[in-house]
Formats: sequence, C-alpha cells, structure tokens
Amino acid sequence: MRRQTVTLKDVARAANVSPSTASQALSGTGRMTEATRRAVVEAAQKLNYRPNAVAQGLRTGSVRSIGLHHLHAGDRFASDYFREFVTGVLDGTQRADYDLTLLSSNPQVPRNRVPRVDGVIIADPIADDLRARQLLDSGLPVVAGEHPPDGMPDCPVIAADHAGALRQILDRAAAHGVRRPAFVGPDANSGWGVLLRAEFERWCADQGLPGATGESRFGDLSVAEHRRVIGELLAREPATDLLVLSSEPIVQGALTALEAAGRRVGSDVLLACCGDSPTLAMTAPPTTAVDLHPRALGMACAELLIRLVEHDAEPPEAPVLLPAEVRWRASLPGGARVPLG
Amino acid sequence: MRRQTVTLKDVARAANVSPSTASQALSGTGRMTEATRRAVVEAAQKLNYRPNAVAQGLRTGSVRSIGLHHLHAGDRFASDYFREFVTGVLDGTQRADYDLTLLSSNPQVPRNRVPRVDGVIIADPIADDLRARQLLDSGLPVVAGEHPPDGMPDCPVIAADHAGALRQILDRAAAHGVRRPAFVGPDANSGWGVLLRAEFERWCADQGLPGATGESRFGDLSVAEHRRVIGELLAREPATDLLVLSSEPIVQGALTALEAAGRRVGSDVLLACCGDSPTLAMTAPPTTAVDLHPRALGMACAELLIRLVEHDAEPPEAPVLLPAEVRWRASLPGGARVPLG
DNA sequence: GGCCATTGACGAATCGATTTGGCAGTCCCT
DNA sequence: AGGGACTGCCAAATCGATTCGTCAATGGCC
Repeated sequence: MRRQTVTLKDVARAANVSPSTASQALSGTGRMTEATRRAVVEAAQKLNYRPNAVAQGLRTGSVRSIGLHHLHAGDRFASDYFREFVTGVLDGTQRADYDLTLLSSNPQVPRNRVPRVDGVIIADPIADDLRARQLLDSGLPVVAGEHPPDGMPDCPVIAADHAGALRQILDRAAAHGVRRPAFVGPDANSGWGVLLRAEFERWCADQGLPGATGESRFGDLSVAEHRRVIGELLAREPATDLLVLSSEPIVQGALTALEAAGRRVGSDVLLACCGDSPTLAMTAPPTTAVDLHPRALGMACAELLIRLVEHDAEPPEAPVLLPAEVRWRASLPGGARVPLG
Repeated sequence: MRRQTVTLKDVARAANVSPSTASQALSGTGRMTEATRRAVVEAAQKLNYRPNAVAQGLRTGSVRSIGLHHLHAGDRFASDYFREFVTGVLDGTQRADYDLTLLSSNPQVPRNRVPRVDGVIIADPIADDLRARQLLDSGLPVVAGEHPPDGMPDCPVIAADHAGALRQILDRAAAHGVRRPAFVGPDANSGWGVLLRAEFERWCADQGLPGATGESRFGDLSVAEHRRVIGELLAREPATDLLVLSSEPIVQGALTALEAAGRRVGSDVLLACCGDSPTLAMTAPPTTAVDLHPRALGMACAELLIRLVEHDAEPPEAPVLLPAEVRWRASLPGGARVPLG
C-alpha cells in the first residue's frame, strides 16, 4: 500500500509540539501562542505537508466530493443534454470547491461499497437501475435531476417544466388547426417519458381530440429503430398532422420516416421535440424544440445537494420546477398560423 | 457529521463474533468454520451492511477512484476532443470498477488537501497551471494525456502522434505545390503547441521553404480573436498558400479571415487542422484534419494509470505515441494534385 | 499420558487526521 | 496566602475498517 509521505505527526515532531496542537495550529482553532502557531505552519510548509483527505474524510464525515450517477454515463456524453447537465453540475460543485465523482455505473452489477461522496445527484433516474436504487437506500443525501419513475423511493427532485412547455406547443399546434396529434416517447422506465405522455393525453382529452402515441425503447439512440416506430405510427394513423417527440435522436428517425411517407414537415405535418439540441436548429426545416436549460438544471442540483449536505437543510417537499423555453422554428412556427394539409 | 448507519461492529455484534472475524468472513480471508462465515454474511445482509469506502481507503491505501485534472474542465466539455477523451477515460475506469473524480480545477487557487484518489490523469497539461504542478509533486501516480510543456516535472505520457500526422499533411501539401506554408497554434504554454510548431519549422527547414507562424492564446475559443490573428498573418504574408491550424476553433476564424481576404480555400490556399471535430466535415469546403482518436487516448491513459496503481508497474520511459489519422477533405485533398494559385 | 500441529476466533495495532477534556502554570485580586 | 480565571499545550478517544500475532481448544500420534 502507498503510504503518505509527510503526515501531521511529522509536522508536529518538526515543530516540537504534539499532533493535536499541530492540527489546531493549521486549522486556526485551539489556544496557543502566535509563536507556536507560526512554528507549526512553517514546519508544514518546509516539509510540504498536505493533509490526507481520506483521513480527514473518515474523521469529519465529509470528503468534499459529490457523486454523479447516470445510467451508462459512458455512452451518454454523446448527448448534448447530458453534457450540458454535467457542465452545470461541475460549475456548481467547483464553485463550492467540491470534486465531482462520476460513479461507476454498470446497472447490472450492484455495488458493494458505499461511495466516498457526501451526496449523490442522480441524473435522469430510470426505473430498473439497481445502482440508483442502492444509492437511494444508502442513507446518503440524494437529489434527482428529473422526475424519478413511479416505484422509486422518494427524494428531492429538480426538473424542467416539461408539462408547461408541452402545453405551449400543443396549444400553438391547435391554433394552427391540428386535429390528429401524436406523441412518441420512451416507455415507462423513464419518469420523464411517463410525465410527457400523461400530459399529452390529458391535453387531448381536454380538447376532445384523439391522441395517438408510440413508444421508443428508452436509451435506444439508433435512427433506424426510431424510424421504424414512427413509420408504424404513420401507417396506423395516416391522418397524423402533429408529431411531438420526446428527444432529439427520435427526430432524425421521424424526418426519415416522414420523407419516406411523402409528408412535408412544417406544412403537411407539424413537428416538435421536447428537448433541444444544436442539431435541431440545423434540420431541414429547423425543428421547434424545448430548451430545457440542462446547464441551469445541473447547477441547481449541485447547489441544492451541497446545501443539504452542509447545513442539513430541509429538502423541498415538492419537485422544484425550472422554466423551460420553447424555441419556435419552421417545423411548428410560433408566429402566424400556417395552413395545414 | 453524518454517521454511518450500519458498521462492521454492528454486523459482528449481530453475528456474535468479533469485528476482526466479521471482516475476515466478509472478505473471504482468515480461518473459521463455514457456519461462522455464513452467520456473518447473513447478518450483514439482514442489516443491509455496506462497508464505508473512506475507512477502507484509509486502511488499505486505495480508494478505487482515479482523478482527472483538466484546466477549466467546466468550460471544456464544449470541446469535442475533451468530451471524447473523458468518455474514453470513463470507459477505462469503469471497466476496472474505478470511479472517476473530476478534480476541482481553479488554476489560480492551489489546493490544500491531497485528493482522495489513487492516481491522476492530467489531460492536456498547461505550463502555468498551479494545480497540475501540485499533483505532480504530490507523490500520487500521474499519467499525462498529451505532452507536458517544458519545465514541468517528468511523468509518464501518452500522446497522439501529432508530428507524424503533421508531416503527412505537409508532404501532401508540398506535392500540391505549396511554397509558402504558415502555421498558427497556441503559445508556449501548451506542450502540444510547441511540439507542432517545432515540427513545422523543422519540416520547412528541411524543404528549404520559408515558414510563417502565428500565435493564438491558448484556451481562447473566440472566433473574432482567431480571425484577427489570421488576418494579421495574411497581411504580413500575402503569398501564403497553406494554413496549418492547431485546433478546430481557429478554423472558424481562419475561414472568415480568408473569405474577407478574397482567398478561396482548397484552390488559392490549402487548409488543414491538427485536430478533427464533426464540424470540420461540415465547413465549406470540408476541412482536412487529423483524427487524434481522443477516446482511445483517454482509455489508454486510464489503463496505464490503473496498471501503475495496482501493480506498481514500471512506467514507460518514453512517451507512448498513439497513431493519428489524417482525414483528407476538400480543403487539402489527399488524392490527385490540385492546381494551386 | 505427553507432545506437537492445527484450527477457530479474537485483541490490539494501524491508517492519518480531529476534537474533547483536563492538567499544570501564570496572573490577578482580595 | 489562597482562590478563581485564564492560558498554553497535550493525551487519549474517535472515525470504520484491515491485519498480524496470539491463544485456547481440539486432534492425532507415538
């Protein structure tokens, strides 16, 4: 095993004091003459002493590190959303001088050790994720970014206001004259998908419109699979004049499927996506999408968690909703009414 | 401070054995009857015992976490290179069941504690980064991804074969008839920039060609600034017929500057970039660039570091060079000769 | 029966810090 | 001179695990 090169004991010996005095001298606590304190500080400097964070962590119970758990985090840096989210979290943690630990996250293998962190952020909780469940049961403070699916233990939640943004899109689409809306999003594994689907169906019921829905397997990023799902939906519901999609990867599949079906996006059929990404501004035509401000969301998660960790503050009862903004583009314009059909 | 809910002592009490026996029972070491071992394991399960990784870390000297240090990591997730690099590192660490800790990295403020990690990867070491220096001095095993600049303490290095790729580009450009090559890259802060610049100048000397160079401040991502630098270079050396740029952000500035100067990329002037990114395939015309395989590089760093940490293996003497591939595109075609000028 | 080897379990030390309680010694006041 | 208040410093306990050496009990063998 790797031993510490210089320990507090060495410093104490060099300064001719006891370890306890040395500790107090360096942390600015305790009672002693200025001369003693200086002697210790100088000895520490001369020896290039750096306290062992693990030992400090054991004694004080805080390691100044926040854990970030995300299913398959490895693949997911590809997603703009997650990348921005992490950037936000990192902003928040670094501001408070915490490290950020990306937790090893093979969902199949539960993990033995409790990670050496003060608290955990679970990004995008998924129902069948064993490790997330472990973390929730571990007694560590946890904050979820996005709503956990049903059946997960409760924990404080910070989420974007998906429902509000979705309603804006649907209302606008109704103003454009849409009669046959459809929604495609992930299965029940994702709390976020369930929420969107429920909101979509509620809105359809309110308007007295038939709502068609399709399911994409959560986490599947392949264009081909999404194309298939959308193709089937269009075959089932050929009169569909609005497609609301949960996330950016599905849009690519939808565009292909729509083209194959001879439908023209922005006139024959309107299209919107519940999560934005730079590529959506570059599709032809550009796709209306919801900017979830993932960076702000990540930052908010970090800040809340650090507050919980440091001050044992009361966690918020209800989920905290952060505003989400619709970026209106040609696939479903925000302005003047488009002639449909 | 937050206390552990269930400790080894609790398990031992429940199983009617001493803590030492409990520890040995759970780790499969020591001598005891099968009955005793089972009793301990069952007690641990019933109490939902999870060992405290911090205490384990203190005792064993290993916390199963690798640190990743990168200057301003917060902003840098924007860079495709870094993102891919991190993904590779994450691949490598997760495969060995290590966590990855993104070290808080404000370069101005040196840090007191030695981080709770078994080793550190320094991505893209920069000369005036205090924290990188601290890490190198800390006694922790360190691996650098990319060459550290002169003046940094030695450490094992894994890097892409920049020089080889640059030579391929220059040779190809020479075959196209280039007479006035120019290079723009970061200042001496970056080991990578220094290496590229030196290789460029060596090649020019070998060929008996005059080589012009420009400097971009390292870490500056603004298009306007790069445009200015390239504009000045073009004013100074109007006959320039090849621009080799260190990294992707500079390309945007170069394209603007070249257009303003009325130069046509791919015919009047050839253009290449020493680091690839998806956007470079989408410029007009597409830009020839070097694919540094950042993901493979990150993975290699993680694997080497874990080997060093676990087996106290000998670090490689010389920098390990990973192959880099030139992606030939219209801005400097790899195939038939283009008529220059 | 006497001796040695082996087994099963445990006590105590250890990793490197923090923190509490207390012990001398000094100073001041009456 | 005696008592109280205060100062400067330290010993020891603690955080939660691991590990080494020890020891009593058992078994086998001559």
